[in-house]
Amino acid sequence: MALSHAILVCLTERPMSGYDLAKFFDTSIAFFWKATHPQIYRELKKLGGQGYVTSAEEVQSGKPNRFVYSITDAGKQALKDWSREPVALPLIKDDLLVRLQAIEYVDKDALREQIRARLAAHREQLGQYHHIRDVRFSDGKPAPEDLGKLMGLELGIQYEQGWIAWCEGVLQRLEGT
Amino acid sequence: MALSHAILVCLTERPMSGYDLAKFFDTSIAFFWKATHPQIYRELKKLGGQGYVTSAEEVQSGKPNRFVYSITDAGKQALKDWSREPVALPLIKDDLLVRLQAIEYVDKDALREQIRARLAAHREQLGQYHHIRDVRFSDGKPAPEDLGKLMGLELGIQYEQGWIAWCEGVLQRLEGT
DNA sequence: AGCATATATGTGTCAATGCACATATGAATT
DNA sequence: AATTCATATGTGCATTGACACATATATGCT
Repeated sequence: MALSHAILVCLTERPMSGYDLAKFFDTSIAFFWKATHPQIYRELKKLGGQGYVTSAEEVQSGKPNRFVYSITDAGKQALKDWSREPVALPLIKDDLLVRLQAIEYVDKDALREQIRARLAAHREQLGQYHHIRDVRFSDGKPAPEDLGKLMGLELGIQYEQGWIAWCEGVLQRLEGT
Repeated sequence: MALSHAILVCLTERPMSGYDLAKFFDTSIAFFWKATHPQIYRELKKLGGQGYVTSAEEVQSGKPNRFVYSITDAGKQALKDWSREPVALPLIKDDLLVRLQAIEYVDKDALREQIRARLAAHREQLGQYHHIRDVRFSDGKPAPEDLGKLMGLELGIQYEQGWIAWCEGVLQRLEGT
């Protein structure tokens, strides 16, 4: 169970509603985890039951009321306990690479198109990372609490650059085959 | 549903039993997908029901009999159909990166230790990839049916090298914090 | 004699995930 | 006037995945 911890991590940044969290998971720092809103709402209730978060109803006019969740001291302790558990190696799990293994059995035109689309997606993602880095970490020395976020961002940048280079090479070698 | 396709891809290489497939998924080319043996056995039965694989019982003395599965023409067609479907962007989904986001709330000694362990794991994996490349693709020009496997391998090598460099940089910056 | 290991195939179960659907409101667009 | 969009929260269901447990046999180790 790691979604619960990912949510707790998000809530260390600031209190958020389920709706906020869903957007946060969609766009922001959480490139390395994803969740749909039903998952998040369910998980928030579970976390509330465990005492790791508290919720406060925020009355709004015009829009439906929000339930804003904050991490509790018990939640922070749970994060620290979790942080001592060993982490698993993430695996790649990519349809594209599976298809490449059976290159003689797939539709090569479709494959080339998929790689081109993938390349575009990685370039787009890289652009987003660069943008975040520029607006958030433009000055040389990040605050200590931001260091981890910067390093995560740097991993993302390197990761996308690696994929981009690989896609370009693959496309060249697939030309005319 | 992609495990079924990953299995079909494996069976294009050679007919295999469930046991073989489980080992294949554990060690060999399938770095980018994983499956446990109960999953594989169940999936094989489903694939048999769909007519995508056929099984032949192989009588063995001493050991239990094996059921060796082969991909059928219908299975090859299913692979081709699947290869035309768009692929999703894989996401990273890494506990370690989640923890980095909340660096002020985690146990830093544990984190450093986890990164060191991760670094060792990536080096180990890189060694395996290099080994496979050397024994299987030592001569310059791979056969057309192996080109995809080589490119997958190259992605794996680049991927591991990227992680290794990142881990080393992170460990340096985390020293003394 | 007992135990671990490798081969080989399964069942049963629960957690995690994903996706469609459901509901409510106000603002902006067509 | 009708539709779409953004805000906001949920339920229900099917699939996927992970993991413990179950069974059977032969070999090799202690």
